[in-house]
Amino acid sequence: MTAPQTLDRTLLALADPTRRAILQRLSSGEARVTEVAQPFSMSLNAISKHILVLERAKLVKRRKVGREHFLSYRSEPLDTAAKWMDDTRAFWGSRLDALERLLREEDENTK
Amino acid sequence: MTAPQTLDRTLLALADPTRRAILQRLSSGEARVTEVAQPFSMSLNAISKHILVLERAKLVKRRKVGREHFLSYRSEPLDTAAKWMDDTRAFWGSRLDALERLLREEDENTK
DNA sequence: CATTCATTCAACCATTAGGTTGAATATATT
DNA sequence: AATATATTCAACCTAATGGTTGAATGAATG
Repeated sequence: MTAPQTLDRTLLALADPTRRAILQRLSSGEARVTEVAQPFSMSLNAISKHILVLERAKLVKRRKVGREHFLSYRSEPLDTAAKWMDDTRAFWGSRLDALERLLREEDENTK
Repeated sequence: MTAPQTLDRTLLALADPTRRAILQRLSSGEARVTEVAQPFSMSLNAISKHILVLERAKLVKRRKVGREHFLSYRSEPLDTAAKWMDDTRAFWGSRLDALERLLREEDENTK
């Protein structure tokens, strides 16, 4: 049983292009904060905050070695969110389809 | 080619339990604003704002008939987001797996 | 035509998001 | 010990969220 806010945090974290770009970078392997921040035109501090949001959503794990913080991508929240989306989509979709079929049948009957 | 902010808006709209509940309600068919707001303990105005967010993300369509606004669920943004998630997940996942395999092989070689 | 009903608009409030700059902390390096 | 490096913390700004209440609009009804 996943906490109710877990999905909220995951989706919120993903709803930002900078954070998605950070994750993409990390998907090819660990990197330090400075390395992650390097390609962006915003301040290191701004990136540090984005990383916090990703950590809160458990999409990023931090491993400290001396003064360096190594960040890595965790796939689990995205797996969970994808599952939620597929399940939900199937459920909502099928209900709508059923309704549409019903309406079309009624329409047939009134011809 | 979907606009870059489309995914942002979709994920942001979905990152809220109230809005997800509204969508669930609408997934079983059209409803008016008041009907949608009825089960919630917050004000009608608050719900009206949530609906605006959903409309901006194109997850909800509005059909006005006289003074009544009929709201309906649109599945397309969720389909698109789900596709993005699956594609991304496969891509990020496989790259990570490949890296892990590589590291494990190296580990084997140093035995 | 006055009233009720459905909905939004406007103003306000508190919190969060996303960014900045500057100082603090802690670890490496010389 | 002094300095450079990696990172966060703190304070601040502006804009957006998520909520409130009260007034305005617009359509249906007595």
